[in-house]
Amino acid sequence: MSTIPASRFDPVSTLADVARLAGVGVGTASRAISGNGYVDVETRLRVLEAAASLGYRRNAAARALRERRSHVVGLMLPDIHNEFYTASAAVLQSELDAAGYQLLVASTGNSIDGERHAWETMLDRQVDGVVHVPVDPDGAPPPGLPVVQLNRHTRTATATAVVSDDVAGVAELTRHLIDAGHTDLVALVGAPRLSTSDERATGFRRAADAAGLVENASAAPRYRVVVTEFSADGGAEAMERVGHDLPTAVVALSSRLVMGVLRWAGACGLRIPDDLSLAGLGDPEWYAIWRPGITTFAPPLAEMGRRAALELIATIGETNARPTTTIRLAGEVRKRGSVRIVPHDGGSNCRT
Amino acid sequence: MSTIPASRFDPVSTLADVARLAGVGVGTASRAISGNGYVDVETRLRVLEAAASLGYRRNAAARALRERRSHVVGLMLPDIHNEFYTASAAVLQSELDAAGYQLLVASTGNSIDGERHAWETMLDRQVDGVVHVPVDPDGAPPPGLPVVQLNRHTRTATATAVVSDDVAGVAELTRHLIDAGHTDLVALVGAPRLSTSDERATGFRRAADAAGLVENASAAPRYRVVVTEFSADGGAEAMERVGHDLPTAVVALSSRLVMGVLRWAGACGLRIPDDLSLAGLGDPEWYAIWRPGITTFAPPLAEMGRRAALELIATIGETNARPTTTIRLAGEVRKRGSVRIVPHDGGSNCRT
DNA sequence: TTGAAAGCGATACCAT
DNA sequence: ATGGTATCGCTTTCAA
Repeated sequence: MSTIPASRFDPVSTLADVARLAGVGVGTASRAISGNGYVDVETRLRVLEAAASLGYRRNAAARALRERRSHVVGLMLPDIHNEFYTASAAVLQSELDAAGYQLLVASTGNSIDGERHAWETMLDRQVDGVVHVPVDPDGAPPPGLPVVQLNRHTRTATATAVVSDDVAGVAELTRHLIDAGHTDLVALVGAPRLSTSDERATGFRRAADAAGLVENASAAPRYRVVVTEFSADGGAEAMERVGHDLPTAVVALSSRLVMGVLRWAGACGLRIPDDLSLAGLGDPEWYAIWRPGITTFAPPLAEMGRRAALELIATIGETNARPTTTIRLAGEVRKRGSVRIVPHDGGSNCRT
Repeated sequence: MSTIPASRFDPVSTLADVARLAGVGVGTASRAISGNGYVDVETRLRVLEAAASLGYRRNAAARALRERRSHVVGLMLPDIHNEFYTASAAVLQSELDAAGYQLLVASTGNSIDGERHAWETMLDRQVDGVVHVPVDPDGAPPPGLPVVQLNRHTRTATATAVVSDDVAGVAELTRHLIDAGHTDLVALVGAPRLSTSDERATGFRRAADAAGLVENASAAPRYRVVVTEFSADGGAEAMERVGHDLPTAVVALSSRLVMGVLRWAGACGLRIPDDLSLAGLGDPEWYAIWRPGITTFAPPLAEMGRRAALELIATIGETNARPTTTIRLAGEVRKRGSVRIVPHDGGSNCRT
């Protein structure tokens, strides 16, 4: 019956303790601490003082139970150990933190089962909302739960999505290659059902078509799109396949694929950019360190994280559903040394 | 007064609803669902069925309030966007998930203030325990809260820590250099107050001393330890400083420092390993892709995450404090091409 | 402005 | 084995 906590699980003190010490009712103490409702300035001060002296801390569970909101939002991503997502997650976390939300992280492991499991977790925890990097292109979030999709979006517009404008970005990147004189291109893309892969391929095709390159022609001017597994191995294997009939430049539409190309090129003794030009996607730190630096389209990952957080907070705030939109943020093409400038002479259309 | 939830925050149904539908008391329903206490098999089935048909989901807040434990554990790390930590975090998360815990992530931003703020967050949420990558070498976790330190440990042993055996690992790495014939070494280390930096430097010194190299001598056999900022810039700047009096091999004791060395070497036109050998720490994916591959000591990050999770779960389970220990896990030296084998002839002790 | 009291939803104790 | 009930700590009417 002492005031010493029976175990480490017990709260140091409760609102009732604070109220008692301050000589007020719990209602008043609650208002003083939460700042909701009228409290005499002097009374508030007494309460705050009492709270401080007791080391009082509001019990989140009790609050959540009563308020019917947890002040926790979930983040569902395919893989915590992937700098592409964590680049957004870092900003997202700080933005959410500033708004008084905590971040519950669950990984979906890039599988539909994993995704289902993660949804269960989120629902079980009664999170107030979820930022979701979708795995299943046809999946839909549980109805009624505020959700913002990040990075990828599902086929049906079931939630607001914050994505990079990959179509424009990759098109610009591709144009850069073409402007540099390349007329024989190969693009490497990952799993075709994901919105990101689709859009990246679309951006590439659009720019290549516009420049008059012909898909799958047997000689320049031409372009090819090679679909492969979304990994370094996939990238290397894809280059293996086109190896007998090399383009002058390849666009690897993910950093993993860039790795694969690099590994393959290294193994073959091909030099970049002398023997083959390379452009990538994303911008992990090593792109800039690599000799030559990797020219790339970098999605605005940090900004995307920020927007996703703000969008989710707004959605949670609204009582009724808000219209689902797709927010496309522009990225940046970063030109480095991996793309060779082709001297403007050779080819069939010299006219000296 | 309908059964439609008044808002999306309202639970679809409560235990009372389930109990009513199944024609039992709430107590029985609770026991049937939680699996604690006696329930007739047939009754349990009825309850489960009712729960399923109502889409019942236990309310986490109510449960936490009553049980006095949240089933949530915190993860505090300096920077979410750092593959060194997330490599552990991914495993940690899945291990925790399997044990029925959710992960609340907070970043400390590598500052003491940020760390304080993160502790507040954890305490406010009444997490059951915390996995903590410490920033302040002299900090102490809040008393009474189960904490496992990951990766680094604070000066005073206030909590169990799961770390990599960097002393042994870096010593082995250094021996590898020496065995390859290098007798003029430079080690680059980061902020000296962190346990990791200390231990890495110690491992280096130990191996160098044992091989008879002399610290700060003006010619081989010698070694130097350069302390610098824990970043690519720091690494490059450090090499700038030693540039006029190059060693034959440098050991960069973090992947950021490796980047710095690589960038500097590239800018100087120095070739690795012909002009300078390089060994690193950690093993980001690009180490293996780089030409030549980066020889390195790789801490067992995944295993560390696993152990930290298990250790924390065990600590939470114990009613009374368990002894704080430091668990050192062995990593692995991965030999690749960045270290040159020095031909065994030059030097003073040739004896034909 | 303030205090009293009614829940929020689940668990666990105590009879039955 | 089961049902009722007190309880966790807080927010929020409702009167005063």
